Amino acid sequence: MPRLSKTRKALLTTMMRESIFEAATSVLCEHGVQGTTMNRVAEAANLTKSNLYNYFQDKKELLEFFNTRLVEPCLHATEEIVQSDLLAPQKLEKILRTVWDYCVKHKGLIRLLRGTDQDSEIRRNTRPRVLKMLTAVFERGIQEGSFHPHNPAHMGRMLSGSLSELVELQAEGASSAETNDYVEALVNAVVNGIVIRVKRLPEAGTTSPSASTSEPS
Amino acid sequence: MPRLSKTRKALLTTMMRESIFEAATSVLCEHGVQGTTMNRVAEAANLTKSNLYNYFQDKKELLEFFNTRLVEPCLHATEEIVQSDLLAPQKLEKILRTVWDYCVKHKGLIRLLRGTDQDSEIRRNTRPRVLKMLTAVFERGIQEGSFHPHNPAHMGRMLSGSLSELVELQAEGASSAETNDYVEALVNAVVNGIVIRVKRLPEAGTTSPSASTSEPS
Amino acid sequence: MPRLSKTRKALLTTMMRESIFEAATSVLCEHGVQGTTMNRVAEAANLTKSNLYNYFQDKKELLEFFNTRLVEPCLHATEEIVQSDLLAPQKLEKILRTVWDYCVKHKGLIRLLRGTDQDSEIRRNTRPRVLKMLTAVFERGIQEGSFHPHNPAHMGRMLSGSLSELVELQAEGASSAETNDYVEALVNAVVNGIVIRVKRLPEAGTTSPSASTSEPS
Amino acid sequence: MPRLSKTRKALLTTMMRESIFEAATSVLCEHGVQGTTMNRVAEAANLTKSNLYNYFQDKKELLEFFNTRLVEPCLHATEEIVQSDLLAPQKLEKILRTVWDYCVKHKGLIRLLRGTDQDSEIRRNTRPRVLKMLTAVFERGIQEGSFHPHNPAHMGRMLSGSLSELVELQAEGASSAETNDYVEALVNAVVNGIVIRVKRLPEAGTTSPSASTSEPS
DNA sequence: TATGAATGAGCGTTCATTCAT
DNA sequence: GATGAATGAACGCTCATTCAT
Repeated sequence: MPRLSKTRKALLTTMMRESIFEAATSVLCEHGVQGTTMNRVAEAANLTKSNLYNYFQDKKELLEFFNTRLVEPCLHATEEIVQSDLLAPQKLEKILRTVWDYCVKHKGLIRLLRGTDQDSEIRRNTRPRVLKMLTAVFERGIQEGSFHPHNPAHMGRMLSGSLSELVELQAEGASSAETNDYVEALVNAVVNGIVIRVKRLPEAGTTSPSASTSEPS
Repeated sequence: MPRLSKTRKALLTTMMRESIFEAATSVLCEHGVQGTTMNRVAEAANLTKSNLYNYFQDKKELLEFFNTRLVEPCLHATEEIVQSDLLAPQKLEKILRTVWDYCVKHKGLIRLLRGTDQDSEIRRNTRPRVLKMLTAVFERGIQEGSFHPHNPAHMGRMLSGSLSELVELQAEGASSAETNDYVEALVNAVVNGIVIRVKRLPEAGTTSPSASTSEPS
Repeated sequence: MPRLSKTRKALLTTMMRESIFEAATSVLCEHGVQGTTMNRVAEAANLTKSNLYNYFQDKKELLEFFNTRLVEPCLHATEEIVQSDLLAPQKLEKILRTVWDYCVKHKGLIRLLRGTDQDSEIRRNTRPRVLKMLTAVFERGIQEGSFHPHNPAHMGRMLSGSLSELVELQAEGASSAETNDYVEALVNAVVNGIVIRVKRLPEAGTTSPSASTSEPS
Repeated sequence: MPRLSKTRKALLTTMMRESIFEAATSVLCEHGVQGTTMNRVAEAANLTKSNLYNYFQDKKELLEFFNTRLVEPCLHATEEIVQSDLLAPQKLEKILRTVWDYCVKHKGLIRLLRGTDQDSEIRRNTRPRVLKMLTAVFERGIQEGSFHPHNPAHMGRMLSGSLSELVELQAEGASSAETNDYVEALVNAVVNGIVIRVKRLPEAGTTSPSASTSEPS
């Protein structure tokens, strides 16, 4: 009787997909998106190619699984931050840290967001959402008066680019201390660098770059 | 016979490579890195595929030629700026504008720097040099007192990431006005945002939301 | 234990085969012969693919079952007509109508007789029997003096070909009125011929087929 | 200098296509349309599969070549007959003989017109044209008064079916004498009918087809 | 130097069939 | 008898690369 086995089957299938997903991730890390062939994935998962197709209908579906497992949750978390009622600079900081967390947890995410060739579904879907969110944050920030009134879409891009580098950094095998440090720096640059500092002294024009500068520490 | 033709031969070979390079560039622009097959290049260059192999040993070499023809000069120009005796912030600005100029001139460059799969020679060679240069600039800037004393390698990365977005922006077909605008914004962010503004008012402590965070211990 | 269940088992098996057959028929109708994969049949029969193999050793056997269930009875009925003591022309008419009835009743039969690749068992078995029967009818008809004394095997072929077109016609979705009309026309053609013979002289009995006929109009 | 070689190349290419075509034909005859895979064709032509693709862009093109080489000329010749000013019965006879000639010359034509799975381009294009032509002939014949006034489309179908059998006959390896005999019989059947009509009364001109005919012998 | 022909490895995908339980 | 997982061979097709001339 297929009574209980029905759920069991579903479970096993799920586990297989998971396991394939992991294999695929490792392939992804080793060979990049281009090099992620069904052949290699099957081999990495210790399956025949044909058997692989019992768990993922086609390559598209396999890649989409990366989306739902890696990209989507990260995007989702980020979107929630965007819609929270924090002030823009704080949002930015939180976003940076969140993304960073995700990248630490899922190395695959990195390779995925990087190399992905420009016409892939995943990139086509992800990028605009990221840019949109960041743009929204910057818009809000400018309204709040927290940010210099630059083109918010462009600011979004910049940040997005800097974020990619975080991803890259980690892909290169940086320690988590190092990546953490990067995030700190980025946060600082954003918060101290972009946020409008009030009441700049008129005579500040004279600044000798070296002397009076930063009071960190 | 092969007497004086030796130099002539060298010349002709060079010209052929040049011509092939141009053809390849156009293929690259039209079909992206993935779509740049030897077949298409040969066809675009009005050569037989096999003859193509008389001028470039393999695809790898052909792609590396992009490096020497597109990437290298741009890097070179940038390196000169780095070694000039400008102040760091000005160097940054100049670098940004120079890179932007190159991208405007050579659309192929863009497609190349994007799509290129992450393990390609070209990327492997270019990136470290870019990062190294930017890092140098930031190091110098910190020494000068122009920049917050963050990890300069990280600052380099951030900027590099933002630069990539410039490339992406243009690849998406943005007008030169738009890309120019992006560069402006980036320069502004760098110069006004990252450069330390002096003499912040003591009472500024009370200020903006970010206030408390902004004096990193 | 396997005492009396032996017959029961046989019964169940039979029923299963029946049920699978129906499923297969529907698959056949929907997807054509090419599209009739074991997968689809199993799914349509609400069986696992592997279980399917408990009832039919392989695809070949499954297809042969179509023979015994669809083709065979039709052939059988036809053979009975052939052996009846009707006059040949009437036999022909009756055969045509009988076949037509079968095609109307079992759409699957049609798909089967068409698409079936020419080397399939089913075709290899059916065709000769059909031809044989028709040939017999024509032979008899000639003996009776009902038919022109042509090569009866060839006449059989002609009729068989025309019959195939009936099948095709129905496969194209013709209404039963239309197919009926076709049968009528075919019967008429067989019985009356196609070319109108004008006022043949009573002594026309002598006609060498070629000579006198060729002056129509 | 690619001067003369240009034409030579074209020539060689043409010859290769021809040779492949022959190989494909033999595959077609041996394995049927379904079994005509690129693999087999390549093997039969003593080529690598990849090389095969230098001469035919894809399978579609290869199959279309069958059309242009086998089907089209035959159809063309037939169409010319249809449009000639012969009387309908003579047209029919001529068509039959022409098709027969083609089948004798090109065995491949046969297998092609037979097995071809019902959704293939070639069948989709060919059948309607054949039916249309035959229908036209019958229509004309009825107008002329040469033919009994049956539905001409149906008559076309019948003849088409009978023709297919000619094709089949030859496919089974019949001698040309035998096939010739078939054609004779078919022509005769068409022209004289099958059933012998006895001593039709002179006033039988009024015959409603059904009535008077039914007294054979 | 230049050509056209050829090749081999690999791609994503399908499907009949088998095997352990 | 029934299941789910697995397999191997084949499919149509692409591409970088080589070879004889």
